[in-house]
Amino acid sequence: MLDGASADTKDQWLDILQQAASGYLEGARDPKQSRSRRRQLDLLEAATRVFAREGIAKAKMADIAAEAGMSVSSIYDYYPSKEDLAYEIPIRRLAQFYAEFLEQAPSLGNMRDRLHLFLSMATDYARRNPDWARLLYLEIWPSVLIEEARVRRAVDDFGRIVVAMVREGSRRGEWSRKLDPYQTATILMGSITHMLITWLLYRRPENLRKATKPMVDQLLKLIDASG
Amino acid sequence: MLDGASADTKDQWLDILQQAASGYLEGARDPKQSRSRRRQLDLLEAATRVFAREGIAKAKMADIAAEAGMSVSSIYDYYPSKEDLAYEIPIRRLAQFYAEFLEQAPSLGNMRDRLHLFLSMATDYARRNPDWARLLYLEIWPSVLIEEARVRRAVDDFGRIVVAMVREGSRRGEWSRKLDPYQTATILMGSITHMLITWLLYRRPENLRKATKPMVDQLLKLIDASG
DNA sequence: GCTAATTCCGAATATTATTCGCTTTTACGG
DNA sequence: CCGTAAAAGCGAATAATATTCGGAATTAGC
Repeated sequence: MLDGASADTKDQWLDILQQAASGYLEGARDPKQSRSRRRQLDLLEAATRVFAREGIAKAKMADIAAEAGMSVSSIYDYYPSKEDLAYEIPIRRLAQFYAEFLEQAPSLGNMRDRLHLFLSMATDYARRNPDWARLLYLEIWPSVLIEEARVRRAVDDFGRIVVAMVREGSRRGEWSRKLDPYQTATILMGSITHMLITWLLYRRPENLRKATKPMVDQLLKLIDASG
Repeated sequence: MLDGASADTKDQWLDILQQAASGYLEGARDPKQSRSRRRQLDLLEAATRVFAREGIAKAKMADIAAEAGMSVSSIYDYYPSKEDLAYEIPIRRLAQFYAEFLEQAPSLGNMRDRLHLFLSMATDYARRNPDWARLLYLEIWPSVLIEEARVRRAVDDFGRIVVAMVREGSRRGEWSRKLDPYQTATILMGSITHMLITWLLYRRPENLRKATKPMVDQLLKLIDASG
């Protein structure tokens, strides 16, 4: 029975991760014509740039349409509103990010390394896709407004994954069981996202890639020292 | 000369703090009639509630006007735009928060306690003013859009104060000089703001007041262990 | 109590997101 | 290839709201 209880939570992090990596397909329009498929991608890329530059509220549909090379009313053939268009962007990319992590995570031997990888990958993904990152971290992540279930879930999955990994590490005895997983996850995620926000707004630290490792190392000291 | 160099930075945190605590007055309209003064406060309170409820983008001037008991066009006699109205709220309150901290900080004996107090006060201030906190932490803090110098400065002062306090602690030998003050400040601020965001969105942790102390304690361990 | 300054507001105006009806393009079975 | 139904595209209305403007009401100070 004791074993049963712990089997319930065993590798729960993997379940959550797998679900997160595959969760973006529902509910989106799926064009039948190949021309249309390409246009939808063009639209999403144009929208990402405009939203990153102007912010969602100030971005004009006319600008997005011009940048995507289509008419304004055509945008509405793809997405029912400006907001839905904005939300689709992080939903797709987050799923892609989770999928990339899912590919690499199992090959690592312990939860500590997995956490390290997850946090490093998150910053690297933002560094490589700064427009997308501006949209996600500066506009969507914290926003109250977003009731839209799909975005909310895609964003929350980030937290769920970290909490589950911290828990799993405790379960495996990699660090103390006394560690509060929520508090720890809050510190890990908060620190990383704050670093990203600072970088996105001010390009500090100048070299994000270089600054990430010492940051993550210092963060994981908190866990290691939890005995 | 060596003394001179260190005198330059001595108690810099206090300079920054004092400036932050008094910085909100410039640029705001200052009504001549007492009726108008009261109305302006009513307006700000009504706006805080509406913005917290709907978000800045979706909030309607008509709703704010109704809730403040004035006409829509009167709002424009106080602030030139919806955004300026929104920004005034965090500017005022942040200055008030800095002023409260300035009152209590000098009586403490060392930088560690001051940091502890600062972080605790920040969460407590948010807990006591949740509408204001929603506006600040969920809408304004991370937003790119905000070029407006006064908001930007009021928000950035938060970071400047933490960095300066970490530095001062190193200078006084309370912790290692090897500690990167920016990285440390990022962890401290990121963790606290992330905890606040989670609380504002989901009311987790349920008891924010209770959860703050262990959180801050764990964060300050990072500093203490930096030898 | 008078008056100039201040404050207030209803009615235009302007800006944009969104909808609608029709045209053009594509996929696909003969 | 061709014909045709489905899909995709677009310009011109429509609607929702922020913002402006000019004159009416209120206030402070003498």
